[in-house]
Amino acid sequence: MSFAETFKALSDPARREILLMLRNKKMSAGEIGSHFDMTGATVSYHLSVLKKADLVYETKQKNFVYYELNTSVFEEIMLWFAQFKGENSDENQ
Amino acid sequence: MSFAETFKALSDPARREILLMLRNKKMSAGEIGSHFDMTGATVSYHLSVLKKADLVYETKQKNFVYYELNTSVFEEIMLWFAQFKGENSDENQ
DNA sequence: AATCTATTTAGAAAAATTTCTAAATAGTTT
DNA sequence: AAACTATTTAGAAATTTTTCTAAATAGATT
Repeated sequence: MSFAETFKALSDPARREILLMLRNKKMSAGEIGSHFDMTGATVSYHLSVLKKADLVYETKQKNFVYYELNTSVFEEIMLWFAQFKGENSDENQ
Repeated sequence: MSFAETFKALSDPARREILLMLRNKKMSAGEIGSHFDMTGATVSYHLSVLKKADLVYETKQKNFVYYELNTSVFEEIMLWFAQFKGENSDENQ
């Protein structure tokens, strides 16, 4: 996982919305797309960005592609943020 | 604070690097710039993005502009991420 | 096998971001 | 006040991202 890829993926509002939608259930590409005012091709692009960033993974069933959260990467991001907590050695200069 | 702005700001490697540099000490724009292979103007642009995202704030002293972390926004981002932890109601579908 | 349904890929246009050089600003020192 | 130092702003070029339409793929159904 690269933080560059992960944060880039998180930097788009539609992609963050998709992640929120996937919190409680896996959804097909089409189902995800129907929540947005964009073409299926565009949604597919956003899903590919999330996938490359390992924020989601897909499983295929019939001719549907289901997406779900990959929570493990969230843990790693939390660790990155943890760097900014607490260890304020030289409080002020 | 807008998550759009915050995550956009975090999506650039130089800007993440700047945030890491600011963990323990405030630094002037020039000092920050000397760690990168880019012009002062470019560094100034990145600092302005971080500032707009409320990830840093500046204080002026003499003709130096010092930057330091605004840790409160980090807390809010952590809260955003917390949405993805634990509350897995419908485990699988 | 032909058609239909769901999704992705390709290629192009539009929009946003990143970077630079040159000039402007603002405060400091001589 | 003139010159200097630190930083920002303006404007332009290069790059990347986002979006679309049209075509391609792949599996399912008739």
